Order: sequence, then structure tokens, then C-alpha cells
Amino acid sequence: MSKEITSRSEDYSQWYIDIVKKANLADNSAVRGCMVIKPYGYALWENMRDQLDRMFKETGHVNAYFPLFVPKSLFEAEEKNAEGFAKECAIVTHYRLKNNPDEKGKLMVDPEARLEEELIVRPTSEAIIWNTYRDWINSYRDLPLLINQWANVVRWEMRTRLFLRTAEFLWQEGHTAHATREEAVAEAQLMQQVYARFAEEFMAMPVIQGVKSESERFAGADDTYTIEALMQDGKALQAGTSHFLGQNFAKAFDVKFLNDNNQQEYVWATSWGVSTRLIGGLIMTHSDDQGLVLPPKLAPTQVVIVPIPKPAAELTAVAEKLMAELRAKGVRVEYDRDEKNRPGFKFAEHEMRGVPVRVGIGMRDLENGVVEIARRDTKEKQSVALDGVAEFIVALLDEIQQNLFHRA
RNA sequence: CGGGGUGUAGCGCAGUCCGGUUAGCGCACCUGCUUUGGGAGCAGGGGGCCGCAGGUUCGAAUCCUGCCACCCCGACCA
Repeated sequence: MSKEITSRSEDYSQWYIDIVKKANLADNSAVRGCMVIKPYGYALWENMRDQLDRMFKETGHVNAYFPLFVPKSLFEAEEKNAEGFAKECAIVTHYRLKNNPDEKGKLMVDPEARLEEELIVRPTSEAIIWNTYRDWINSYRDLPLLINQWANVVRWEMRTRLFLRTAEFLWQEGHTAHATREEAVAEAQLMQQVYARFAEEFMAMPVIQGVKSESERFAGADDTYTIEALMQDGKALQAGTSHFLGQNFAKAFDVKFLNDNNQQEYVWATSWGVSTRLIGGLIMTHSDDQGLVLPPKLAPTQVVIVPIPKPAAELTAVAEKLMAELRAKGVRVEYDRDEKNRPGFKFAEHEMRGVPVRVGIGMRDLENGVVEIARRDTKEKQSVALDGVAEFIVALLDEIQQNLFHRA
């Protein structure tokens, strides 16, 4: 990392924003505090999401989906939670627009269409989910209930930053119900470990696992387990949290079950979540002054083949054969067919996008039966025999993944 | 909400103090030629309610008044 690390590097924030924009991950939108996630950024998110989803399912969870809107009265039921979010909620008060009689071509909110009860755009879904769980849980045989939701949430933050804190963001939120305190605590700790494993094995981002202090704890939780990662500016980033909620939500929403002794009991609960903020953490952990650096396991494009000087028929034929071989080995590979830009421009472009491995093939190389392999993490280049290069690349991707983790 | 700043082409900016040709530059975009192994060169071209509204003036991007938006620092980020 060529970026000098200081505890308060003043242009670090601008450096970060530049990478997000130049790597074509996301941009500011016209909507205050919200961002547009571009196709490349979304492809990265999809890879992260798919892997996390796999890990959730391996640990016994299933997906479901709950409403975007939370009636205000449900929100009030859990007092502490409501207090924590009340200052930053978007609220739906009307359900209809009409033409403005005073200004032609303009619309206005129809004052006749005021909702009897306001709807809160979910800042998190505990309220609506626990209200639903009350009907789903009757007996100890219904437990544990291990559900995850992939969704968007809205928090009207005062100051926003692409990926790290946007008004609307994508995340997953797990909400589980258990028959015993011990089981719920174990669940919260298990999910903290799942997050830690994902961060380290897939994002190549080392994390510290711990418990939040009382002041930093989720309002309504008895304990908040967290994973925190160290960024290149010397600051820690909260990368994921898992909460042991005790019986707080069960009592607030009256979620009881009949145990095997035929007695009513409140359920024990957890919730856990990670968001698109992880992308911000990924960027800040690995990037350098040439742009984004992506770990191979998550990179939308793991290998890019660049024909030199341009995609002539012979070069394309070689590239297509190599691509078929790599794809057969499960490698995400892309061929740069652009005829307009020169090789130098393309090299810089793919580095900016963080593609882990670049394969350069030119006429000169073909005559010698070699290709040029450049790795993004160390910027090293070497000639490799075309024969057997697919195996070489697969091994190299693995090595880059390891190197990024150790370097971070 | 308190303090500071900025609104001029898709992006980044100069011009505003001190009013005066047809509002300019870089990047990007379009056309052509030459290039092509680390971000190409030359030539030509397209694109502007100068944030909005009002005022002063022969004349306003420039001066005055009001409004709006955005950014930064704080408070906020369970």
C-alpha cells in the first residue's frame, strides 16, 4: 500500500471516494444521501451476498421477506428500540398525489389522502418481524425459528458517505427465536463467527471479535457482538454485529410459547446483520493509489485477457481457448475486445477496477509460446508458457487471496 | 440547528473583487488521419436558462435583495 498511513490523513476520505467513483462501483444519486450502485459494484455485492447466503444456509437458516413499512404503533411497542431510531426515520404520511390547481404541470400531495396511521420506512425490521412471529410461534416445537431477510433499509443520517453510511442501504438481517437463553446466546456468537470467517476467508480482511460497551450496544439488546476491522487510515470500522436480545422483544410483542412442561414462556431472541458497508471496508482495506484491489474470491472479474495491440483474429482465437479452459475450472474471466483504447490505457483501467490477474497476449508472445501474467496485488509481471497457463492462473488466484489477507 | 464554503457544459474548474466584444480552459464526447507492448498526437466539431426570482444600469455570470440546493466542520451515527 503506497498510501501513507496516518491516524488522521485529511485527504483519505477523498482518496476513498475517488476509488469508488473511478472503479465504477457507485455514485451519488439525485436523492439526498442515497447512492446509485453501478453494475460493477452490484456484481461485487452479489458475490458477497451469495457467499454469505450460502453460509447462513449451512448454519440452518432460511430466507423470508417482510414489509418495507412499519405502522407507527408497532414501532412504539419496543420502547428502547424506538428511541434509538426515532431521530432518523423516513415517515409515510399520505398515499396519493394530485395535480396542483395553482401551478400547471406540478403535482402536490393530496391533503385528502392522509393516512390514519403513519407508516415508518423500516430502519430495521425487529418491530414488524416480531409482530409476525407472535402468530407463528405457539409451541416449543416451533423453535428455534431461524430466519434471514435480504432487504433495503432507510436511516435518515445527517452525513452520508458512499457505501459506509448511506440513507438507504442494502443488507441482510437475521432474526431468530429460541426456547432457551443459552441457545440464543450461542446463536448470536455463532453468527459473529460466521461474519468473522466471511471477512477473513473471503474479503481477506482481518477482524477483531468483541462485545460492544453499553453505550455502543444496539438499543434493546442485552449484548452486542461485533467484528471490527482496521482501515488504512488507522481507524476501526464496525463491519458486522450480532445481538443477543434476551426476552426484550418477546415481552414487547408478547411472543410466548408453550414449553414441554405445558407452561407459557417468552422466547429468547437474536438479530444480526451486515450491509453494503462491507464494500466500503473492502475498498479501504486493500486499495492503493492505482485504485481498487479486490480479493479473487469476490472479484466480479478474476482474470482479464488483454490482446496487444488489439483484438486481432489470431489473438482472439488464443484468448477464447484460454477462456474456455479457465471457465471450466470455475474462473470468472473476461476478454477485452475494445478496439478503441490502447493497451496502456486498458492496463490502467483494469488496475483501477481491481481485477486480480491480467493476461497480456501479443504477437511477439505468441511466437514464443508465452503470455504475460500481471498480478494486481504486487504489480509483478512475468512471462508464462501458454501451455499449462490455466493451472498457473488458478494457483496464482489462490496465492493472491492469501497474500492480501496477510498484508492486511 | 451553530460555524465556514460553493453553485458557470457530463465531470473538474477559471472569469465575479474593479459591470462592457459572440462566456473560456482541461478531461470526457463526435469526425478524420497518423498511432498502438504502460493512461497517444495533430486537425476539425458538438454541447451553456452562468442555481432560482426580483432589483440597479444604456448594458449583469460579475453589483444589490430574497430564496433554493449542495459540500465541509460540529451535534448525530442504536
